[in-house]
Amino acid sequence: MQLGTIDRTSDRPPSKQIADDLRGLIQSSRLVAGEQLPSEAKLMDHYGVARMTARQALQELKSEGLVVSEHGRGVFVRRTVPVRRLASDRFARRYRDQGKAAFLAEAEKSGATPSVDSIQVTEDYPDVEVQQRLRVPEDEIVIVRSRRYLSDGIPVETAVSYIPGDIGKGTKIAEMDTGPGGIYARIEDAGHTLEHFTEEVTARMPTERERDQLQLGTSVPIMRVVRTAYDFQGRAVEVCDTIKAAPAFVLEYDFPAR
Amino acid sequence: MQLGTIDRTSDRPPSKQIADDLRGLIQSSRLVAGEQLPSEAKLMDHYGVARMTARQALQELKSEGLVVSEHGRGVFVRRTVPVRRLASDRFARRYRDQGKAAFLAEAEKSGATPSVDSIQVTEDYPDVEVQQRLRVPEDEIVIVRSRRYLSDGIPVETAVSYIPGDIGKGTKIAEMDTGPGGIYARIEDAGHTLEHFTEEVTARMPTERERDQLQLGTSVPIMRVVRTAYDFQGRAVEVCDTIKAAPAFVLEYDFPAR
DNA sequence: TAGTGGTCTAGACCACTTA
DNA sequence: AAGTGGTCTAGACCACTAA
Repeated sequence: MQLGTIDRTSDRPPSKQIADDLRGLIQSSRLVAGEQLPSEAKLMDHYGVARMTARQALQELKSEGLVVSEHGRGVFVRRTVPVRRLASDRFARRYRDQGKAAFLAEAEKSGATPSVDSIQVTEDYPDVEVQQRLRVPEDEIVIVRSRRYLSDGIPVETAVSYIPGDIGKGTKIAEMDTGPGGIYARIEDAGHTLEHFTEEVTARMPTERERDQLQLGTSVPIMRVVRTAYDFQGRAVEVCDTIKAAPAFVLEYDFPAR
Repeated sequence: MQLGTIDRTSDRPPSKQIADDLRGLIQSSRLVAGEQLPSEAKLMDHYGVARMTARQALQELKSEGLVVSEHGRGVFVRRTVPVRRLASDRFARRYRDQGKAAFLAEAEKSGATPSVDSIQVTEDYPDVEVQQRLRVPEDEIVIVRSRRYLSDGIPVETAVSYIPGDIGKGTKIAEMDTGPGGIYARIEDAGHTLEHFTEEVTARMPTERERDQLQLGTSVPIMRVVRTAYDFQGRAVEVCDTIKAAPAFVLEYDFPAR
């Protein structure tokens, strides 16, 4: 571990100089993911500063999401998950025709090993947001499918799909295993040929529950993508609400200038 | 201002209790947007704590993005910015034909008062990322236009555009004021009719510089949207790298099922 | 000039983890 | 028991803002 020194004559405060120093070690990979940073005591000793100064440097790195602290253990460089590029053609029919659900088809391209767990299928009344998107009345039952996606064993995304009961009831959509091609293949089997999707993208800090589900450290934001699928009659046939660990994704969209 | 009291026998640390107290005042609207919080000195006095304890309470609220501090003035409840929905048709030609740049055209729809500042126009060699996107050699000069967008006076987005020198030099693209319809109108004037755009969306915590420019609290994430514009020959004619305060935006995309 | 937040020092006690 | 981070105290000097 080669720590630098601080310049007491500089305008930049010592705590920021220490943060810069440590950030440099991380960004140049001299400190790699999962590795432990020098303890507060070592930083005090090496740089000749008070404890609060060392802590402030670490606080800055935490707020940037570069490191995570574990009480009683130490401060560690955040383990990064493989970045996944999601192109807007990932729901193209050619993938479904190959019997692949979108997440799995997309994962193969990136070379990561995908998996799914925590699958739950229930039927329930929709909340207001889903009602509006699906344009169904509040007393109409919808099928709720939730699951968690992992990439190389690391949780990266949770997803909850809502499908109107009249489309999904009595089909494989209401079962755990939807069969080849996933939900969208089954919706098309039911006579609702898909025409287009809309996606709404927002980003924010995770709730505590989301932090648990995606095993996020403090200061790791999430992206929320809410997709609505429409059939050729213009009817909304599915709403899919996904929460993605932001550092793990790049979303790609292509649209005409018109 | 009715501040509560802290319970020294509680497990919850005093700093968190103070934060809870202040948070309650904000969420119940007894402290409204833009209003000043009690100073550190007043908090010390009222709760009977040391300065660092009061500061830590304020730090927590800052990290939640609820308040912003202004050196020498005070700590204030964060002014919330109106949420802006950005549809992917916001670059449609019909808006340019009306003489409106995208940001301004879109702002009008949402009822907010838009403005632009910090406009800088320079010429420079592109960095690697821009080179690859524009597919220009590293020794080719590009025009670099940076600016900051505000909504009702609150900074919400910074943008840097890169235009190949052979397209922009000697045109209004290289001047501060690009004229009606903005950059895209001038690019089309130069014979490069726009055909489509791609956008790459990522989200992360802001750098220190970005925090300053967008006046973000310490734990407010940003969305980065990098758009590339292509003309009918398939040539990349502009790359626009934008940093948006995440809480202020909803991005909307529409794409076919194909 | 007074009041504000920004940074720093030098201690202290506590809670958690690991051995 | 030793080492780690979490929290707190009681001061200090500085930089910025507004009257």
